[in-house]
Amino acid sequence: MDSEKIRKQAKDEFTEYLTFRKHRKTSERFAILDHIYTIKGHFNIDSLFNSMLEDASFRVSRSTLYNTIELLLDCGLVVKHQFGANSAQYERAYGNENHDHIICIDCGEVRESSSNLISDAQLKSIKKFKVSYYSMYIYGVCSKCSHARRMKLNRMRTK
Amino acid sequence: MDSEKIRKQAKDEFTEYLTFRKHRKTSERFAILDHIYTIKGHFNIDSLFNSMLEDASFRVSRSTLYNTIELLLDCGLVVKHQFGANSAQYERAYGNENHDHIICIDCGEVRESSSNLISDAQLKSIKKFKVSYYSMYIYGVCSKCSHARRMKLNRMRTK
DNA sequence: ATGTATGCAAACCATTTGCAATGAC
DNA sequence: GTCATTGCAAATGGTTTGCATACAT
Repeated sequence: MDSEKIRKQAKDEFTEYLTFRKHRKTSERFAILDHIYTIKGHFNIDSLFNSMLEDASFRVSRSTLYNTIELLLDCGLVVKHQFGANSAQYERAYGNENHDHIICIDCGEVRESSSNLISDAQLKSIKKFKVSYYSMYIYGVCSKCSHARRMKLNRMRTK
Repeated sequence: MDSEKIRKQAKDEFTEYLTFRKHRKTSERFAILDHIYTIKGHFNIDSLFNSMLEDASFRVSRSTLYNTIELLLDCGLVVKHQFGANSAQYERAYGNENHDHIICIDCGEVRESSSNLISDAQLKSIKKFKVSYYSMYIYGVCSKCSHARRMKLNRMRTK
């Protein structure tokens, strides 16, 4: 399978990064990376903690998760999102190409959109800045909440 | 001045919103809106609290700031941003048209870009969703940090 | 007069920090 | 053997909540 190859590639990059930066190659770090690369969508520290325990019977402390994620962000293997005030969401950088997010300001639901609204050429045009990734957040009201909101307003008006 | 007109417009919209939703028109609410519409760039709850106290000698509790901002977000007069893990940043919705942000992942500096990368037509094409605003976040390394990072790596390599 | 809005203090919760024990080098 | 890393527990800090008081309706 192709995802196998991506995991191997990610591990190699991480190894190189750790060596270059003179960080230690611990089993925790590789287990975390490997597990992250089995997750398809978004995850947060808590869901990562739980899924590692359940799926892989591997227990790492939350502190170590935070530490390791920091390294993975730094070397570009993981991307971080901050939707609203909730806990930070992460996703692997390879094998998850689309970075457009459609967020409902009422219910908080995050829908991903594959239609990339931005071209690479546009990103390259930014001066004095080395772009590593971008996130597009489109806020609004989803059809479900739009409906609920109409109902509520109707009730208020006729009260 | 034109900003005078914008403030008036914002106040009228807020009044209409409060009336329609049957919320009370308190002096705090109008003072907060009015003050926000004197701020040009980003602000957070803390800076808003302080600047209201200093510039307008008006003291509102942080609770009320949070409550009122919630209303202003709901009626679209204020826009909220969440850059990294820091406190939420806000900005007024009118008289601040550009919503592209260039964020340095090293030092956290946020630069605003006036070149709108997205067209309105592209946003309208999203199905089953009523777009109220969007935010473009471009993460990467600014020239200052890019330089600092190179220096640091050089030191590590030759240690 | 009624009940929403305000302001204080306490609670909350994701994340960070301090520190002793562990284990990579 | 040394010192970075781990994991626990405690601290932090922005935001939310509970509740008594104030005030818009």
